[in-house]
Amino acid sequence: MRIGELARRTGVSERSLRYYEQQGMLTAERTPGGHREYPEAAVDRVIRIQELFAAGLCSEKIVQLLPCMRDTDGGPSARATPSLVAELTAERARIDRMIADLVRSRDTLDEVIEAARLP
Amino acid sequence: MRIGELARRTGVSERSLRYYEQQGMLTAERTPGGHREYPEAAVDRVIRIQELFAAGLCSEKIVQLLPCMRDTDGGPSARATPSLVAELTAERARIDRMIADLVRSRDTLDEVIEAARLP
DNA sequence: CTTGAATCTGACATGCGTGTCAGGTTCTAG
DNA sequence: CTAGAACCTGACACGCATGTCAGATTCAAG
Repeated sequence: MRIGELARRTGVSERSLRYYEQQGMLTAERTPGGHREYPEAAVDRVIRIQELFAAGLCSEKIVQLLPCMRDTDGGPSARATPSLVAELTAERARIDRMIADLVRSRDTLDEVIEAARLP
Repeated sequence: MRIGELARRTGVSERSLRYYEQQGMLTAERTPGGHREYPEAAVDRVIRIQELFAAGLCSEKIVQLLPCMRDTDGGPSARATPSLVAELTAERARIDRMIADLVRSRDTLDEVIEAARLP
């Protein structure tokens, strides 16, 4: 599929998709004229990338991480090195803290919303 | 307490504390010479602000939200207006989605970490 | 062919909380 | 009184994914 359709199906802008490619997170075949041609699996991959961004990982980490992931089209093509594992473990801890923060904030909002609904 | 101690106790930089005040999220008494003097409750408040930032709320929303919160020193001093409630409800939904994303990303990391630990 | 939609590259702009620096004033311990 | 730590204001810079624009090229339908 081409970039427009991929953008529509993932909800990610074309601009961002080109950026992902530039950073090495996403690859695409090219038509003779130079237009990008994506495989079906690109949809899942883009969604994963978005999720990892939302989790606070930077492009560089994602680039390292992606080849170690079980993708839609087959198993992982690489194994995480020990130092990468260490970094990912730290990221994991950060994500845990982030979730805890989010839950607290959600509770805060609930309290305010509830207080406004009553008397 | 003064700004240095508040910064130390919350882990938030002095720069940010001044910024919070500028945005109307935090107030401080002043010494005759112009130095900021914070009440004890400022510690909790700053931590709350940080959590809300982490949850993706912008200063403006936080400014509206804070007076409706049950603070350490007493009950809420304001009630959320219907339109604010609507916005907060939307924020709450966004936070829910964010949490779901984070859990997925954490699972992804776990998978990669685990795959590297095994044979 | 033609024509309009889609895509290409490259460059500059934006948000927004935070870092940082400069130059000056205030506080506090000795 | 004095020295040094702490604080003040104001201004500029950054990160970094994303928005946006310009000008050119390619694709696909008539």
